[in-house]
Amino acid sequence: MLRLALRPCIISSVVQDSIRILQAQGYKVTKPRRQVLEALEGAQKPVSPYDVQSTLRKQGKYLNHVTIYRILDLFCRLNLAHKVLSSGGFVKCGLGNEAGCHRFMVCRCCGVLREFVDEELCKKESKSAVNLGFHTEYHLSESSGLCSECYRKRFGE
Amino acid sequence: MLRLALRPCIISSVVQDSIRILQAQGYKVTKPRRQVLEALEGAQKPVSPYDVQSTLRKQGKYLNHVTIYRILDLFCRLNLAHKVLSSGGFVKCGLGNEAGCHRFMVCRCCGVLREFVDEELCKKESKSAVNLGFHTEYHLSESSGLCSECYRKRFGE
DNA sequence: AGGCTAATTGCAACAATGTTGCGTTTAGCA
DNA sequence: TGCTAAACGCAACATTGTTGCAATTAGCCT
Ligand SMILES: [Mn+2]
Ligand SMILES: [Mn+2]
Ligand SMILES: [Zn+2]
Ligand SMILES: [Zn+2]
Repeated sequence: MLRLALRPCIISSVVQDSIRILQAQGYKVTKPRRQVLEALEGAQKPVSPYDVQSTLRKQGKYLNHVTIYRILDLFCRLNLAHKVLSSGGFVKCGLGNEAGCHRFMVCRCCGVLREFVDEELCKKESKSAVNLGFHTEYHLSESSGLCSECYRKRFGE
Repeated sequence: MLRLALRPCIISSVVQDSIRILQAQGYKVTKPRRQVLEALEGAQKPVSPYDVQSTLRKQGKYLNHVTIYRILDLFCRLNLAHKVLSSGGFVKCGLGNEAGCHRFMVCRCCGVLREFVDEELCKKESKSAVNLGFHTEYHLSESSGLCSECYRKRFGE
């Protein structure tokens, strides 16, 4: 029923919601999975797998790091968690706009990355943040998809 | 003259441009730095420090990995290169919109991260990409700056 | 051109992060 | 209350990133 690829991520999900989704998808609800869910729920900022481990350890709960990696992988596949960033590499600057606004497109097929400029987008993005009480100093945006070439290869002209 | 914090990144910079900037800022133009610049110039996708190392090794050029880390750090400080992503951690999903559009604000001071939704922004972003021949399937956007609380602490009401 | 010196690099040792294969445990179910 | 596939723990390993210090070198000054 719930088609994974199209489902938006969980709205301010509490642990219980996530557990229901695990079950709905036929995954077991294990103690380690509950514990990682709680650690994520409790965190105010992004946490690495080892962060999760030490958080839990402080509560007297011992999970092997391999287990945490596997659980976080699963949660990401189920849209219960995000990895906050995508690629990890360096890239030369492309066409420059304002310092502090960097906007990329990455082709998921061939991997080419292109930086582009959109002043209007930049302003809208900041304004949108202001409405939420956030003072923006820096944008980083990645769109992933297909470059024109890879798109052509798949779907023709 | 050239104030670093305000300078936009290099426009389709060739190695020579970057070298001029190194000199202008009083940094030495060394063989390793030239080589890393050339490796970045030559790459079609983001590259890790170790990627740079092996690329160079294939050309019979041997740089210690520590050197490469330090050079890439410098280049980023000088806006000669980007790290393509920011934090590296996991975060729970916040308010969900379309699957495939994730938009965050991160406070550079306290680290809180908040996901938010902006349909209009999402459409504009895709349209902007289409104009460049790119078919977008997924957005990831991070704005960094100050959350309302940290902003107040610094600049009052 | 040759020497001086602060900046930069190389090296060694280490720390942190991430992966794989396989034996053991356990959640969910009959 | 057992059965079994799924999930976990462990060991061993691979990759990535960091630190302190000795050796080298780019840029400058004779
Ligand atoms: Mn840029
Ligand atoms: Mn999301
Ligand atoms: Zn492509
Ligand atoms: Zn803050």
